Amino acid sequence: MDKREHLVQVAFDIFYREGVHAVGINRILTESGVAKKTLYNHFASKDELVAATLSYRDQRFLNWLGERMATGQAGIDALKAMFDALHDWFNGEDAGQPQFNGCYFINLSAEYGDAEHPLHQQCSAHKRAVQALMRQHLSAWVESGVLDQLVDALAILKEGAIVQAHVTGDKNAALKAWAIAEPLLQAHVRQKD
Amino acid sequence: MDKREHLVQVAFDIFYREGVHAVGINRILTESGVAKKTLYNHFASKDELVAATLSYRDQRFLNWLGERMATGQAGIDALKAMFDALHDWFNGEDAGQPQFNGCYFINLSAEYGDAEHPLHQQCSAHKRAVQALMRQHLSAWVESGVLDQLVDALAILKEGAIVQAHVTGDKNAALKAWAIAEPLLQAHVRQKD
DNA sequence: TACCATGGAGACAAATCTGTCTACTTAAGG
DNA sequence: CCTTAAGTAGACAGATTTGTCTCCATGGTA
Repeated sequence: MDKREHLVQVAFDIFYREGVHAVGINRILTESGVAKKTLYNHFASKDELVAATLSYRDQRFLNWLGERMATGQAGIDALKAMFDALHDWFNGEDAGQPQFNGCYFINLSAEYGDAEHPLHQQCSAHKRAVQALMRQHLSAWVESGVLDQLVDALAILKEGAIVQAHVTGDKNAALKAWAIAEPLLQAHVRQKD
Repeated sequence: MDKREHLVQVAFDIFYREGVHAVGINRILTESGVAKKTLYNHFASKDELVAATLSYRDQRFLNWLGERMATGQAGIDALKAMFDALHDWFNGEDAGQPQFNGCYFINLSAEYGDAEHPLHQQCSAHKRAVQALMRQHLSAWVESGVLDQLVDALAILKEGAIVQAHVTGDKNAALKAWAIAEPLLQAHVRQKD
């Protein structure tokens, strides 16, 4: 078994549920059954472990979302699939996602508020990657002149839904966001050549 | 001078910039020049001080937003004024707001993720209050059947804009959000009797 | 068999955390 | 003038923080 991978998984679970600053290294060690020596053998500091959990989550989330968007759907349907996926995540109906506790990257941006901080920038990079995924699914189906606008709009709606679901507990936020997004997209569907 | 008030102001400034768990009580004491005894004379614990900063920010933010929405505007224009206010906040162009570092309530919800936690619920209550303010400005101007939908939509757009501005640094997010919100509102303006 | 890398368990250092408590000062009001 | 309340300054306790280091066990490989 890969100790490093195990450590990252356990650390992510705990950091995601309870926050980074609220949890000490020792919690992760006892909960993972790994020795402190081993942790500091793989990571130079707690921050490096946190960075690893961000990479781990980044990869897993993009894979998950990519798959949910790709299942037989094309174009605008893929975007609907994205909001459906968010809905399932909020409501604990997708086994591929942990108990919903907001977005890990938004949460970490809150704890590392300084935009210059490496961890904050890692969060920013993740959001850009998700936007790239949306753009990729949209680019062939909408007029290219409005592509950037639509991706920005979808990003705002997606982040807003996540925050609403987490802070106010509105578990239908993803559906509400899609209700706004859909007509926006429909209005700019490219005429099929 | 009111020691309690001063303490809350300084604590809010620091907690907002750096996060709650990342800052110790002693930082607030030295930076405010107040004795530890005095702090614990006013507040039973750090959590109570945090709760006070939430109340303080809740009041200040609602006052600020309410004023920006009320200046001569009516109906839908008041909502445009809201997004303009957010834009100024993001870009440091409103002296009534601190250096933008995201939404204090979203940030605290990230640090206190458990929905049952009193501080989390205080954040949730703030968001409901802001929605009530939006509803109040809208209720006379749109068809009553779609009022709830519109308020939900505006809330999602507002939170989405804040998160985008903070995490990815897109300081124009408020304008983009308004570009989505405006046609939604226009479509449901009540016929003037 | 001998060697060496890896990890387990945890003591330890040095700093920092929250919260309590003592001793002293200051100011207001009867 | 005397009493009382409130604040200052900071020592202190006890827990917890990150990170280092030691000692020992285990397991694969030359």
